[in-house]
Amino acid sequence: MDMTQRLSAEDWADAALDALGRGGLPAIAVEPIAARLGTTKGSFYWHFRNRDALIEAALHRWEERGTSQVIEALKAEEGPEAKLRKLFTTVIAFGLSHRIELSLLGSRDHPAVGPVLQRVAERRVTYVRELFEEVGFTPEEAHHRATLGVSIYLGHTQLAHTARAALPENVDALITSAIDALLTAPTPAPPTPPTSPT
Amino acid sequence: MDMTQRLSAEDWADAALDALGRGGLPAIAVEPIAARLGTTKGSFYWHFRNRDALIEAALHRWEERGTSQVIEALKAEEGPEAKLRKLFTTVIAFGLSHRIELSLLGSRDHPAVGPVLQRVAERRVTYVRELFEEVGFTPEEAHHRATLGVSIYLGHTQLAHTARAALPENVDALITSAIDALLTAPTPAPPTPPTSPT
DNA sequence: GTCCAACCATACGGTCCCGTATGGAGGTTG
DNA sequence: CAACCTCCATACGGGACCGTATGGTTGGAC
Repeated sequence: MDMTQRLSAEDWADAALDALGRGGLPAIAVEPIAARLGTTKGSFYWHFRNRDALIEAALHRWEERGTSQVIEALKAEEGPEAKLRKLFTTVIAFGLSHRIELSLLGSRDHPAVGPVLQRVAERRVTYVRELFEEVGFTPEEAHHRATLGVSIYLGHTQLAHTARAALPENVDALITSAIDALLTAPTPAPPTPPTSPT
Repeated sequence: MDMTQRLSAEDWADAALDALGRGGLPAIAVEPIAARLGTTKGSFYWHFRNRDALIEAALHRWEERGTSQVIEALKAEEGPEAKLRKLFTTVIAFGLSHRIELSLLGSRDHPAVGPVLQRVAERRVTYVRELFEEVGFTPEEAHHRATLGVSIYLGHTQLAHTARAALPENVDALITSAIDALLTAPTPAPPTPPTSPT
């Protein structure tokens, strides 16, 4: 590491985010992180009020990384369909962010964690839904397809982390074909009433 | 509760499973559960060797409930297609089991949790895959569709627990139409080449 | 009734973590 | 150089939980 003796609040937040990825919310503990940073609690309680403040700082950092930065990175793609394909093919390849997300699921009852997970989930569905609307689907159809798409993404991530052996070899092709189906195929038995054109 | 002063190991395992649903793995703690049962640690350490033994007992109970019992309950349905529909429509309606599963995801690094999650996930994919094969799909196609189906199920559950507001109103219809697509529609761009040179 | 085994209550020491109190070390400013 | 402000090390008390030790209670065998 660095021999810089003076630390900043951001250093502590980064270390907390790192610990979150390794051991979940309980791993955001002051004394272990202090030892890992090569310092003591004295440093921490100068920069932060208490442990909860560190938790919120780490969650805030994760929320930024998981939503805004991803959506920002997609602005380079042209057209909603290209964005959708790029989104699902790249986002599946992430690693650390997923570890943190799965860890947070176990602590969703924590008052600071639940709202973050809710905002992230809603932001994802909303964004994907808007893309499907831009493609040309009705709001209801777009909402349904977005829900399915996000569900596939979340479920696949969960499977990859718990039973990678149960996944087929060519997962990328599977995801691609699923996006194809979501983008092109008309719903066989659409739950929306048939009197709605377009 | 009951005024029966004498408890059994099963009582402790049930209480541990209950605690697991409320607070995740860290909630399987001897002293709090003892207080909840109206007894003391003296009772626990008579029936169990230590806390890890209690954790394994609770996980074993959950694994049984989540796999064998569900699959057993489906033997009443006739034909693979009916079983698939029944499976996905009923399994989505569960509640406590899902709470436990999401909590366990955050503790998948625990040596006793990871293998259980892996077995459960593999058993689910394998079973659904067999059903798709019975319907008439090739082993590869069945594997792909099973992976997608289980992913949709897992992802939907995750969304329902973190951002229920982001889900459309008629979720049942959405799930039904998704199963329809998985059962009937031929894959638009099948990832398996016809000549299979890999 | 006696006795023994199953079962439980209580007390204790140990570990890990939180948060506070307090006294520095080290650079900065006048 | 002296006062000062920033940042950190150390020490302390407290709480939660684990596991052990030990004695007490209860119910059935005989």
